[in-house]
Amino acid sequence: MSLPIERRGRTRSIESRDAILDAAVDIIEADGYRALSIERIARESGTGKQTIYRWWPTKADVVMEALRRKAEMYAPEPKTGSLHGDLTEFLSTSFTLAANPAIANLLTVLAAEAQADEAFAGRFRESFIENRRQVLHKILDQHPRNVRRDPQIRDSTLVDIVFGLIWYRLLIRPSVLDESVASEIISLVAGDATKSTRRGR
Amino acid sequence: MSLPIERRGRTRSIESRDAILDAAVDIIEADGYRALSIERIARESGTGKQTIYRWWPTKADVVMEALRRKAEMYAPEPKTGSLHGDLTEFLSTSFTLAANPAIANLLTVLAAEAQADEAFAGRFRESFIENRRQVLHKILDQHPRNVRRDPQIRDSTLVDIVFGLIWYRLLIRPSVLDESVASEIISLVAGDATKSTRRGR
Amino acid sequence: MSLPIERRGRTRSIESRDAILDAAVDIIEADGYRALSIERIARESGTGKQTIYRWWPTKADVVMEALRRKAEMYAPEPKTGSLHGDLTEFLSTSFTLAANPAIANLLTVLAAEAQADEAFAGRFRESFIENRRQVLHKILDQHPRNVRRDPQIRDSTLVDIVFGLIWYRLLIRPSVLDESVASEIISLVAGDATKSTRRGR
Amino acid sequence: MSLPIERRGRTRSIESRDAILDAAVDIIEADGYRALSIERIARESGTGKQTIYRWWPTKADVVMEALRRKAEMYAPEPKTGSLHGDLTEFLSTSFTLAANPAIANLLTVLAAEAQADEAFAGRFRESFIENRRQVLHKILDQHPRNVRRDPQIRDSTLVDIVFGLIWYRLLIRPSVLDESVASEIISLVAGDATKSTRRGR
DNA sequence: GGCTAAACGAGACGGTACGTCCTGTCTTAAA
DNA sequence: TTTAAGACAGGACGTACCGTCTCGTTTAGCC
Repeated sequence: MSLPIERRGRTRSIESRDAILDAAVDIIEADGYRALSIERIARESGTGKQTIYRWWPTKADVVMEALRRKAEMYAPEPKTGSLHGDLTEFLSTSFTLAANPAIANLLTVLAAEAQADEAFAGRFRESFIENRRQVLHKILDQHPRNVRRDPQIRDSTLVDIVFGLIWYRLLIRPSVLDESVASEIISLVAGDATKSTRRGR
Repeated sequence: MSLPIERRGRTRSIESRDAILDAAVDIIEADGYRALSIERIARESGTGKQTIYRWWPTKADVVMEALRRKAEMYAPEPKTGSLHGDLTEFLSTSFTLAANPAIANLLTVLAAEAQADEAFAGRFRESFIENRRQVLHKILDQHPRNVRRDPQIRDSTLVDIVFGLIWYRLLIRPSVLDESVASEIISLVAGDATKSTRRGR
Repeated sequence: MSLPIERRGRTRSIESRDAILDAAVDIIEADGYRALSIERIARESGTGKQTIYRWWPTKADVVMEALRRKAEMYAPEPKTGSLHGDLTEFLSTSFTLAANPAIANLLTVLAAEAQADEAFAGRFRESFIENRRQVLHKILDQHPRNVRRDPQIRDSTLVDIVFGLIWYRLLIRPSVLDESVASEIISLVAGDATKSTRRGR
Repeated sequence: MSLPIERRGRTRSIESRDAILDAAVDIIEADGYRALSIERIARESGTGKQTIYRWWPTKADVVMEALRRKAEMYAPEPKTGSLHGDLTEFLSTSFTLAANPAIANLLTVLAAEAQADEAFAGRFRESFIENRRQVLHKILDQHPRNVRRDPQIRDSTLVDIVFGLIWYRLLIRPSVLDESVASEIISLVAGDATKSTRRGR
């Protein structure tokens, strides 16, 4: 696809790359975000600080790449045909990620860092936030308004409500994101979710 | 209220307290959260570091007190009698705070710090998060379920949705919180906010 | 002598001061000047880097103070009355210092550092070089020219010759500085030192 | 001397060699010895670090070769026939070199580096110090002792005195090395320089 | 002309040190 | 007992070099 770009000098070491990403995740899991430093990543990954600075602008970008590697974050673009089905699949994927403590940890690190570093915040939104929003937007777009419950709420608000709920429970006030919450969301967006599909409930 | 406890030695200096809180806010506004350090607060407030450490466990607690002083954050417990009225007043108050950049700045600092410091996160939730949730909960409690739009969504989820939306737009994806958003929220919680249009639905 | 100068804050720790000077000397003796770094001095002395930077502008200044502490470098201003006697005492003191490997080591470090750092070079000359020159100058001044051997050599050149010889054998081409060299110098400056005692020569 | 050894592969690039030596000198002149690094030599000469490491063991050896190229340092072995004449020529050559700031700079670099690197010190003495000493020794050897002023000073001490004076004024205490100093040296070594030779002048 | 091999520029790599900043603690004199 | 001041041990920051190690390319002698 790409022309043979001129590559000079020694090539990048994938071993070092992986060791760095692994170390970053390990440190956060072991001692928390506070304990994460470029110095310690280098020390524990057996690499040099320069190698880290060469490939990532900040330690938060290291974490972001670690997360990207760990969880394919771009949502799977569900296509079940029905609004209920698509939403169910979307929320299931999202909640599963958020319920994984290892991933939730990294997500909170990224959100926190974004507050302190405007440049990183831009990269974070571009890489993580917006593409997941697009998936939900696409689901909403593909279904006529009249199917939906409440035409008075703009799609953009609806999207913010869904992600707002998830992030609120990650960042501000931890509580579970389970199926019952999913069905509440679905009923909010698409009308009573149980009416047609889960009558037996 | 308290008996005249024997207090010996020099009394606490309110001048220092205020200088510290002022300096913290000034630094955040001038150079961002990154630039905030105990060292600099002491330097710019003309106080000693020990004085800060004596009265606040972390710099985030300094910020929290500064915010408390700046804006009376516990909501005014509105009592208009109607669900619409109470919600309108509640959201108006909340959105006004969030729209104030000086306050929004401090809120993001607190949320970010809470990610890195579990102990502070507890104090933060206790001081800021929970009491505002109580206000909204009380509003919902005071109005019979049948007035509300959607009996299938639990109050606790509803509350998280409202605060989730606000925090999402503060922390993750900045966008406006204005009257039109408020009326969307109200229609979501209480049904059609505009009595006349509900008919055509 | 001095008025009670306003002293605020914690006082300087002499333990740290001594530990730093000791460590600097130890490192040079163990692994040479190349191995000397602020980082390692701090590590081995159990102090913080900041403490070193607070009191000395460069690591060479640390070494200079270590040397000053180790050997009282200001010459003893000999007063035997005779030119021969004063010179003998002066050279004996000087050669003894230079012959002490621990001291010689530090002297070469200082001279080397002075080549790379003009500011330090100034401090070095002021603290070490000039005051020892003064002693020799004073000895020469106190004795009439006619006693001396060669009126055609200026005192300043004579002084440079004496110190030049010492430094040359320290820095450029190591060789001994013993009594026989001292008597050569004396005969050069003052005429035949052995006139009365070594007539048979 | 050596048989035509099998030389395969690309031959050494004289362009690179010269670019490296030029860059080393330029850097020292522009920003001083402190600023000299292999990295920067490579960068500014447009060569690779490996090329430098291939041909010189340390950066001081680069400087030494640059100096050798710049000034033919081996003294011209003067043969005027008279002690006065030979010494005059020798000192004139030596002082001229030392008075050239570009060359003096490099000499101090070499002397400083020799303090920190014993192996280089050996190469430095062998290449620079000893052969110039030989010239002066030869001059002294070629003239009977009775011509000289002071039979009580060994030749080796005399040689050290001459070079000591030069290096002292280069390294420790900068001051001029001019004709008047030369004549002092000559009078010291050979008796009154002006008495016999100045007459015909 | 093809092969082998050394030298070349570029630059990535694991490290060490730089000099600065900050943390949380401790010590001093003044209030 | 609190305060401002400031020293302390410790540790991270982001940068610069060290000396080594690939890379792909260039240039030589040899078959």
